[in-house]
Amino acid sequence: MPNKNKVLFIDDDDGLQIVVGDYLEDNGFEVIGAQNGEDAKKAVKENQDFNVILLDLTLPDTQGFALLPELTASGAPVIIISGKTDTTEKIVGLEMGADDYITKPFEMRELYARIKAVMRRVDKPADSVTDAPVEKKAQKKIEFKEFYMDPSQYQVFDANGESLDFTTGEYNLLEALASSPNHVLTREYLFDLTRDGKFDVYDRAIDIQVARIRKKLSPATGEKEVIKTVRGVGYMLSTDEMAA
Amino acid sequence: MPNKNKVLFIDDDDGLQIVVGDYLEDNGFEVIGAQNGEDAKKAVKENQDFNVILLDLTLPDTQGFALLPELTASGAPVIIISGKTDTTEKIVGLEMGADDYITKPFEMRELYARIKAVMRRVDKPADSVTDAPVEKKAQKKIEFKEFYMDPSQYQVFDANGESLDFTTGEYNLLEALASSPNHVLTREYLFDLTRDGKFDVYDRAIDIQVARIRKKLSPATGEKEVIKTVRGVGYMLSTDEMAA
DNA sequence: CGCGAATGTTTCATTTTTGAAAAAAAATGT
DNA sequence: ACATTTTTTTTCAAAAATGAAACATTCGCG
Repeated sequence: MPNKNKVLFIDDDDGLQIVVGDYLEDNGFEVIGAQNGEDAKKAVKENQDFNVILLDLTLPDTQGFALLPELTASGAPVIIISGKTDTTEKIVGLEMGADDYITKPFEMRELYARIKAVMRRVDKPADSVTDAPVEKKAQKKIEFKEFYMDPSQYQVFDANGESLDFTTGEYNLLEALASSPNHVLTREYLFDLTRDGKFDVYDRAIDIQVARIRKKLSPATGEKEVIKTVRGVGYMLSTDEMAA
Repeated sequence: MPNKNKVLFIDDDDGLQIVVGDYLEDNGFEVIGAQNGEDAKKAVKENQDFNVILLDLTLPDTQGFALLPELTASGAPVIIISGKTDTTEKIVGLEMGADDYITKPFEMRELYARIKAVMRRVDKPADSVTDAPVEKKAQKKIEFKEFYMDPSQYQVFDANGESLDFTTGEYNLLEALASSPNHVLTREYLFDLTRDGKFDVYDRAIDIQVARIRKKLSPATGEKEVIKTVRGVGYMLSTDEMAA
């Protein structure tokens, strides 16, 4: 191996810069740090040959996302680091071309593993038979509880990977709910998200659809409703996790 | 009205550019068109005062979403135009800061209506009920004593993170009290804040609701009432902290 | 065009939430 | 301590919101 692998680490947190930087350097990487968008852009421009780019988008809200197009354009795989568990952010990130996604706080070992993984993926784009299992690019799957949803199939699966036979409409509604777990969403909001036309306050269509979804989920969840109703407001997909 | 309202229309389809452009101009807008991401960026940069930005996600160069951060940063509301009925896309778009979403094909009248709607919303941010495709912005959690209230869940939690099973009405009232801790609030004020209609001096509804709230808080607080009664005036949520 | 699946509507039952009334308790002033 | 006023408590019924079932309609596809 002639040269060390080069990592661009974009994060404005000094502490993390040091911790992550040291760790990666100890493990044979050359680490270039950037504390803000400008530095990051400059770095990619001057230095085209990064093997991996780590992008923390915790801070200036959507600012981090704006960098993504330029970063991916450099050809290097991008791993997003985020503070939120938010599913949407993950999807957006992957949708915009990031290669993987890791949530803070994370173990150094895990970060290392992911860096290795994306690099491996880039090295041999057309995977042939290898001894190492070939990881796929991170999926835009949505998960909650023991279920996961596959947008490409418009389908929901239980812990055993069994399809729950959702209709497209049911899928869409559940996805809307799952995209903001532990948030009460009004019927109107759900309506707007999942169908056209104007919402009428007395419209029970959402209720019915929720009932149908509950029925399909119930074999797996038993008594506890994953979708809680909040009287006078709307519905909420609950993961029973403590809010931070 | 001194100046026309300015619209930035980002779409690579020539046909649409003409149709939409003409229609909006006929209806009193000044329309600036952009056919790709670069032009769009340039337009917002040079021209900060758009009233609305229309973004078609199916662009040639940039991933449409990638533009979103920069567009919203300009302060103008963004309406996403998309060909797909895809719910995911809607969710992601709104979550990333777009203000509304419209699916192709659409009626000109509808587009017009939505433009009007988002402009209205920008003018008076307080307007919530009328038309609201956008989920309410993340509200801040309220804390007092060992409790915390999560507006997105309409729920109160104790120190252990256990839900106290508040009803929406109870939540609202407690929120009203908690938003002005150590201030006595009159029943009338609380009434106005938490429900519609006119307050009647002999109305004991607030009292009863307060009682219910106290009961739910009492397991955690014991004897000491968090909500203090101020005879002849109203109620006060006390944090026992010295006033500044 | 017709069939079946998917979804919306309507209606009625059930649950939850809330306010009213009455009575007890607490505070206030004399 | 007593009378008066205000607040609390309790019970209970009304109202509001939701769930469920049955039925109607729409949609997609062969």
